[in-house]
Amino acid sequence: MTRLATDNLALIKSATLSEDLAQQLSNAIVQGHLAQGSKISEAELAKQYGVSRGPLREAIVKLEGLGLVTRTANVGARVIELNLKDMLDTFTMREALEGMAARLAAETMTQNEVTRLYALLDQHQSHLDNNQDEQYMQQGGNDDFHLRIIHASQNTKLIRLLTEELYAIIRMYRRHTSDQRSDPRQALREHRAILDAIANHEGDLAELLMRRHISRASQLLKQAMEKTGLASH
Amino acid sequence: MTRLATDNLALIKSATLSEDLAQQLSNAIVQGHLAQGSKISEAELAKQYGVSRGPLREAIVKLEGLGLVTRTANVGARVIELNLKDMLDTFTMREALEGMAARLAAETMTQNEVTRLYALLDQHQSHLDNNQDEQYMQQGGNDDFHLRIIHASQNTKLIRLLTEELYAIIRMYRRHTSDQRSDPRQALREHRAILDAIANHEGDLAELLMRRHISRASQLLKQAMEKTGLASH
DNA sequence: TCAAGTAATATTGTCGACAATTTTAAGATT
DNA sequence: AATCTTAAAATTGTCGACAATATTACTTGA
Repeated sequence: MTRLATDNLALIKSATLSEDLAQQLSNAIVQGHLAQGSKISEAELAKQYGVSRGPLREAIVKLEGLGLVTRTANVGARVIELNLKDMLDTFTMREALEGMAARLAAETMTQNEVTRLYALLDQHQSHLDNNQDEQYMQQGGNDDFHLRIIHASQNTKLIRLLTEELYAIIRMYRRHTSDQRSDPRQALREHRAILDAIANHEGDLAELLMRRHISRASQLLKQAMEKTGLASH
Repeated sequence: MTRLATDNLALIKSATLSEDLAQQLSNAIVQGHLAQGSKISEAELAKQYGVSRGPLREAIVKLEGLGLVTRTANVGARVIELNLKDMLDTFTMREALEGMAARLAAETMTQNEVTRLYALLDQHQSHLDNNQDEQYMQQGGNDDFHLRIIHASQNTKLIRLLTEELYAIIRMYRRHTSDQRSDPRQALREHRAILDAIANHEGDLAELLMRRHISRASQLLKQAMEKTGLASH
């Protein structure tokens, strides 16, 4: 097997080139190495990754399906452009879907899993108290809790849509606006309230609280975007 | 009924072969010309449609993104298999998303559009009273109302997901179970109640009623599937 | 007869070349 | 100088061929 590709590609090593490329490009977009709105040149990227245009095109089509790029016939693909309306639309969908996930979790989550989630929140609490690793809490920590709830829904399609599509885009918005204005302690309080509702099997309440929680996050992001000037579009 | 493949292709004529193929294949799957679970042979289909494997593969990748086929590396693509769990998962998502759409519609729908929707329901009513065109009411008519609500949400991402992905799969389930047990008069009553809530700008109520409406449809489909024996999987 | 191994076949994955279209550059006309 | 034409270049779309992998058919040995 030839290892002529760039170092990046050698690390992943999946069954097919096109899968690897899709993963690579997705990461590059979410992490901002491919800027929003920038053109995706097939020839250029193919040379860069050391592959032919065939699998690269397949990867691009996949990314279009994930909503990370837009394609126009005979013109090409571009990374999506971030704007306020799309962000709000995305969060509205997230609100509906993750609210439903919280409801389902409240109906089916086992006592064992509930206990483990409380432990996770305690861990977040101590992180905050010790003022350590603040960046983790801001981003990964928050997502950890949400992802656990989402998976607890046991709804395969819901899980896939939220984790593989929406969260990628949400992370783009968060990174791009360098969203520092969220209050992690407030978020943690809301997480506890949601988990309490789930532990008590109160589906209605869990959904309501999850929705409010996400709606607040959306409003904060909106303010951040308006100050960043990204709201124009 | 089944026209020769090449003729169909000539009729559509989009900018790119791969787009046409994706459309053709999507229709073939939803209408059952490609049976659930059946293998999608690249060589065979390419010959059948008179194109090379390149654009055909692109179309297949698109269909995978739409959730109509599943692909495994080095093995190939198959039309998705219908089963009870996936149906229920899909309808749960639909419940969350279309409930949200009804809420949004209640907030923003203009008086003009409300009037037009009442007219549509009156039309459905007379169709039922005259016992004509029952098939239309059963399928297209019902969808007409839902699609209008969905578009009224003005949430681009919500609209795309529901109309381009979920509804295709929902139609597959309906067709496959030859879902005759739904009561169109009951459905029409529920549509009226939903529209009343929207007309009064009662978002909470509109969402609640839409959810119940979809939940009922889901339960009916479930019963139909259990009698059809499709529930086994 | 069955199982395991192996060769033959078929199918998918990848590549490079050509065709069609768009974008850029240059030139002509006013 | 600005605008419209036209030619050149670059980019995407499509094709056929080959490589890699999976599936089938066959053989062998117990």
